[in-house]
Amino acid sequence: MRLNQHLTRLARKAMQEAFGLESPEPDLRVATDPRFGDYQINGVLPLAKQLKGNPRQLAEKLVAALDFDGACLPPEIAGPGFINLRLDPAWVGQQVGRIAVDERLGVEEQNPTQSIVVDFSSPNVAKRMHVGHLRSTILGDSLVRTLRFLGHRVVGDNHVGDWGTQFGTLIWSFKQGHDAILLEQDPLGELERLYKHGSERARESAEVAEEARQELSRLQAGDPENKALWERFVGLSRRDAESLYDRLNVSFDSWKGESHYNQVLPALVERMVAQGLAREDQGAIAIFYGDHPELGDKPFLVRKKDGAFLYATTDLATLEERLEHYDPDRIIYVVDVRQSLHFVQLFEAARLLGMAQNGHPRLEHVGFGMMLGQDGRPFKTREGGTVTLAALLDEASERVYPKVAERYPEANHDELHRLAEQVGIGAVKYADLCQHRTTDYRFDWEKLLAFEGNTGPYLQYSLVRTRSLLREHLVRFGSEFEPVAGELKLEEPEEKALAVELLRLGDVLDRVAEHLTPHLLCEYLFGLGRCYNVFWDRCPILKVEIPDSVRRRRLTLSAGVARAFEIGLSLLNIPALERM
RNA sequence: GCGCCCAUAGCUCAGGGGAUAGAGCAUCUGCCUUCUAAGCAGGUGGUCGGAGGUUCGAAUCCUCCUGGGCGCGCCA
Repeated sequence: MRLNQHLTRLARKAMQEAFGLESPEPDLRVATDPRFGDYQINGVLPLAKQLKGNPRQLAEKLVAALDFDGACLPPEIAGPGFINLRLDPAWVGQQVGRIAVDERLGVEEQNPTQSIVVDFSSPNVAKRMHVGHLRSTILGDSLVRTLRFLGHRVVGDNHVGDWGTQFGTLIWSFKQGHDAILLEQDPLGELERLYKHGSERARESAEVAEEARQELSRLQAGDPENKALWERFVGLSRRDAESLYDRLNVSFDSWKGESHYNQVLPALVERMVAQGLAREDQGAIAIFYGDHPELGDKPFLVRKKDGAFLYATTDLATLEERLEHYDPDRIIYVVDVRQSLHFVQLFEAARLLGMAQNGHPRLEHVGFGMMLGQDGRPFKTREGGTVTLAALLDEASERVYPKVAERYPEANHDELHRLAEQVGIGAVKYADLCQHRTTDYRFDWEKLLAFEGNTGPYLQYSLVRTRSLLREHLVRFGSEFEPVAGELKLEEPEEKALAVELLRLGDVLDRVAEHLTPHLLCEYLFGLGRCYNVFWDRCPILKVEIPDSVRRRRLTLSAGVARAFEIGLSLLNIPALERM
């Protein structure tokens, strides 16, 4: 079910008939005010000039041609030429009865399906994951899940930063002396310490800097000792990252780091030079964009004067391989918005190279803003250091523990610990996802861990309450409730309003997939929760005096709400709990 | 210097050229002998940074200004 899409199609047909237009835009959307009905058609107004008509008369003409096949009550014309649509409760009851207990809440897979690559998370080797990786990981994971739910063939690729000049420094430092025990106990801590030590020394001494460069060239030349060290660093880093991914319940279909593309880089650059696309300048090789309005003065460096390659080169090689392996319709890069320029350059280079022409595949940079502390400055520890992801999740869990302990006193310590972890991580994820991705977001423990308001815990609780209601039926009536199989005879306005909300999920997910903005799903789920609370307040369910048929209807609606939350939370990858 | 992004209620933020700009939090008033009050109903609170322009219609599009953030060839 795609309610908006369905109504739009019918409205467009009527516009074609009424106005003789080929492909008119009904601009049908959810009504701005409940007094205007459920949906409104705004598309008549812009046509007034084009058709040289009075918008209200045009609206009348359209209304005469509209046929929603029973979905809507007779449309009304309002204001300068809006057409207000009220869904027929009987039709809504029929539709919601069909989808309420459906596994997918009636959201069909897209047809045709697409092949999509999502490039996200991308931690660096020898560095602990920190809050800077959080948004890419959470956003990317949610996008993968949403696109996959819609039926697309999605490859989530972790493009790990496992190659680059820093390894010369790290190897040099390692050889100077390392703490074998620490490397065992806290590998990433020791690697970070070694790197820091090495880069400090290299800054002080040109000799050291030169030695580090030599270690790097030995690594690049395939020196067995350095290669073994590099592999060890990569392995340790991967294990560390995996433990965080386990905690976040995030996984990847592919895990190809930058090093994977090393071998093809020289030939790629040579080819670009031969094609006249790249040329030498001041010793380096760069792609120049001629008189491109935005990039004319911004060359894209693909080889340094010392012969080393850059991430521009790797990204082009990566793109080429993805085209070959996946024949993608979309490639989505979930990377900090500060790298916008890089992606404009990359996508333009891809176009010039013939890798992406006429917008196929769609190359999309899903940029996101920074995580700020309450003071509005970049999020740091009290001492001004980087906050590691592990520490952030630990703190979330610790802060939540007393809250769940207070609310769920029957649970033992282990259960509470598990719950605190799931609520804490869900809260951190939700805080990140519920805001438009391009805006910087202000991290505030009090706000994001609150059990009231637009938060993760609130949504988790909404599902818990719905599930507990369905369980409670068994306790009170001695049997599982039987969902209504066919049409629901919706009587109360709150029942209809809730049912209409349930029919909207498919439209919302389509928009999330189109714009790559999970906050729309968050907004929807929060709105559904509020809608359900109103329903809950006005429409008693388990009370003995409620007739059986009414109870079954309301429980069926509740089951639909539970399903919507289950689907929504799973797409946001926020734990769905049985009780809390 | 050039470029990109941002400025909406006390705070944090939504807002697809369309009707009287919304939500959460905060604050104030009602509502728990009734399925979990983690809630519901309502009130207070706005020159949508400023000035022009386009349009039947602008928070939204264009220009300029102010204030803030970020980026701009050998890191990623």
